[in-house]
Amino acid sequence: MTMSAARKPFPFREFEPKWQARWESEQTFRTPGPGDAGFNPAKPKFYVLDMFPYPSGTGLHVGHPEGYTATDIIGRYKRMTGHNVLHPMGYDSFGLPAEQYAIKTGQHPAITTAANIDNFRRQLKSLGFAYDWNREIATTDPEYVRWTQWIFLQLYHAYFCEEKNQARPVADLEASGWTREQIDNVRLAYVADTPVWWSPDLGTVLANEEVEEWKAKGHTVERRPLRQWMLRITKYAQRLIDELDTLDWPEGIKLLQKNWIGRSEGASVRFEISNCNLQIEVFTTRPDTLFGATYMVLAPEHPYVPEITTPAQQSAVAAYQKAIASKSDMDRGDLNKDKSGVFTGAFAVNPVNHEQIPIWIADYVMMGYGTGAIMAVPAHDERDFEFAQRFDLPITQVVSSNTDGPPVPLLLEAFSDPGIAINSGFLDGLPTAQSKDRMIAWLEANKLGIRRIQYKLRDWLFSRQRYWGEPFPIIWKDDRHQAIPESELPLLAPPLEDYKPSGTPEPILNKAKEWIHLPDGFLRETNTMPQWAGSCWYYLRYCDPRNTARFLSEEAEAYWASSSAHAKSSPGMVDLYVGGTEHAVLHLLYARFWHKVLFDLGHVTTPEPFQKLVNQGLILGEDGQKMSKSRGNVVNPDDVVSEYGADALRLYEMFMGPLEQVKPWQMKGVEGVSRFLARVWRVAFEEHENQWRISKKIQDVACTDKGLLRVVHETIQKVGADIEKLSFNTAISQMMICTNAFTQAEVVPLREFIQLLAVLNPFAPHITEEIHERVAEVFKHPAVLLSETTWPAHDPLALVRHEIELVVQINGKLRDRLMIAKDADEETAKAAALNSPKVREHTDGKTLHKIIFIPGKLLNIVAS
RNA sequence: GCCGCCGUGGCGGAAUGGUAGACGCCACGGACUUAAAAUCCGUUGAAGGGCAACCUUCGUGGGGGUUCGAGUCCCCCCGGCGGCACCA
Repeated sequence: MTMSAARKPFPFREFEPKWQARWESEQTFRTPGPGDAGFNPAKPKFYVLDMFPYPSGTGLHVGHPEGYTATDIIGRYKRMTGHNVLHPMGYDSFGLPAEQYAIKTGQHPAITTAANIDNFRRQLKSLGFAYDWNREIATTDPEYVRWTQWIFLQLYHAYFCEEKNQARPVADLEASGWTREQIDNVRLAYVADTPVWWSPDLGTVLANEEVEEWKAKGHTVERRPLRQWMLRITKYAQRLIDELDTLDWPEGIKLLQKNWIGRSEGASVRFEISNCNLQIEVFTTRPDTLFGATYMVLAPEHPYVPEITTPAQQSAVAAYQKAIASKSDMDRGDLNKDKSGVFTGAFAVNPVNHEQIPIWIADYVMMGYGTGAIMAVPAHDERDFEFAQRFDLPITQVVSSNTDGPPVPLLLEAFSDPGIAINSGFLDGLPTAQSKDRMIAWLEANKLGIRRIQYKLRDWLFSRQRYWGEPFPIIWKDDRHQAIPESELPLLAPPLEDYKPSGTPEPILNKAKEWIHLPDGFLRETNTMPQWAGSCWYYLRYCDPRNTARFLSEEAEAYWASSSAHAKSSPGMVDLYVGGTEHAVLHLLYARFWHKVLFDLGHVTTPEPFQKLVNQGLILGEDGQKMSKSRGNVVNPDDVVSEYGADALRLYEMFMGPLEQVKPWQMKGVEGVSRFLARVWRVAFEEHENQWRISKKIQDVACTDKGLLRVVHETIQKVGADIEKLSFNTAISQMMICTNAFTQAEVVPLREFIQLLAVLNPFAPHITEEIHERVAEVFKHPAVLLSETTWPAHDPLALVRHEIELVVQINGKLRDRLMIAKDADEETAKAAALNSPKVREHTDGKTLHKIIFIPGKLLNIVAS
């Protein structure tokens, strides 16, 4: 026998493809929904979702099967426990790489995308996932694009009604006499001239959220004012924060979203400018420090800067503005220790004490947040303090850290904690919280300011200048936009010969002259949507993927959004969503936003898309480093499948450690689980002249071995409980224990062995089906699929123990273990313990102070 | 700087406040074999003691604390990973 033959202890190469083919031909995992043949509305639904992959040219990496196996195990388990399980797969197939490949080769992105999808599908199928492949979708499918564009039009035709705190159709506004312009100013999808991040070498603008990612890949980005499509996500900021509380998500992810949305409470305050009719509004979270505002700073790009700058300061201001404009934002961020700025020569009036305060410009104030202007309170803000020190501006303390007694002077650093107001007129003596309220009340009474809540979140820059994305279903005439009729959807981009970026911010579709020009002087919008568009709603389409009349039917939506058996009323549609943390603030925020708009407009019945979210941990290379081509530590799942089989790969990825944890790959570990599967195989079969034949130990008899029976039932119980907890590694170790018990048993009772196969089936579906089939044949059992059997019930009687091991501690230290009756009372346990020589050794001559008795478990004697 | 996550054998990891190290890997020993591989059976936290079954002490990043009892709870510190980063 050769070494390589010895390494293949069970014939997975034959049976894995065989079972995959059979599941496919028998449609084992077809999921009937409302309207489908075989749909049973009485069954509770369970919707378990993977983050669908971008079908890159390099295929799956081992990170993909980690989450996919986890959801597959849960999906299969839920099927076996009587649920109608929706567990679909698809492809997020728009995106830059296909287009960049097209630039290199001239091949249309649709061709490379289709080839990549075929490869992904092959790889996914080789892992035996129980997807309903009839529901497969790709975001680039014309029928999918149609409904992505349709949803965009819902946004376009809606505005955010502040009174109702929800989206409403703009038709309501038309009915109440709003003008075209007024309506265009409130649409959820709108056009704005705004400074955006534009990348000359990518030939597109990027969302704020994307900039860092592309810069890390070596692309350049610069700030440009451009006319772009925006989505008014900021209107949902508060709901996006508040409704996180209703979701079963990791706290860390909730926090990331909250911080990203960045709510702060404070006031907006108006400052008059001396010798000029302008007023400047600032936002502050510390209105209580207004008496300490000794200067003001505007962002260098602030529109008032040219108007207020005095002639003497003009050249200095212009030079500074120019220097800032040429700085990339990275430089601007890096320089945050060294404050820079220029005096404009102008003065503002502090509204509360009427002092003249100088107005500066500085790059530590951002145009994009608040009003692009601040009141500087150097005594109580670190940045203002630094700036004031650098430019010798006055510092006035207005908050004392000393809550009783005389104010503590400060000199060396800003004091930004809450304290007691001082030097602040009518605020003196008030603690910060009250002092804020008092100041806001004063500002409002004097019409100088107003209470305000400010968010960091900006509206979502939704247009790109790329080719491989959904075109906007919008046409233009006379600088006015309008929607194309729904009957014209999907609107597909025309083929191009040249996909190269032009080096200008012009959309690439501008090259398609014939496509752009429409009768009557209409022109098509030539921007395209970002890749996020497709991933914002794919979980909805899976529910009814072939519907040509609606993005999903009301019936399908109602059923798949209904609360599942164990979540009584869940605001989220998907019961379990598994994917990486990298989408914490992008996809997961965008999808929630779209879902809420669709909810407001009555198209879906839940306010949230994803009820429970789990982030799988990154799989590192064997060297403990992030897998990367350059490090040469990448593991290809195809290689693992061909060497050890799909079941071994699945099982290994689940056995590595907790799903959510970051963990390194170890090829030896794959061998370990492969050995485990071989042990299960050899419980059933023994090798005889190069053939596997049924083991004589397997007998169709009642299990008389109480110990074995107990292990089997413990395993049934623990594996089920562990799957519910997503604790797959511990479930597997229990099945190893059970298998070891079978290996050592004289007789393997058939019924119990099949129970082990059943609980192992969701983890290792191929080998368990194969063993089950072969064994069933020998014992003339009906040839049913294990995947279609029900989850075995554990027998509580089999778990009963009559005697337990009582742990005896003295002063918390383990001193003895005694076998006593399971339900022995304290007196009996105490007598037994005090009778033990080992215990006596430590208690003799000592006084017993106390006995702690945990029935069935432990006795602790406190003695000295 | 701020926020979050995490520190347990040689390694991956297990442990409702109650026997630390389950299960697996590695290593070592034995059986089978002409031999090796595979397989099966065992040993395997550290230090010390005993002919032996075993026994003792130490031990979950470090230091304090709460508790009859702490890997687990609280406070402080150190180290690693991830996110945000002049957000007024």
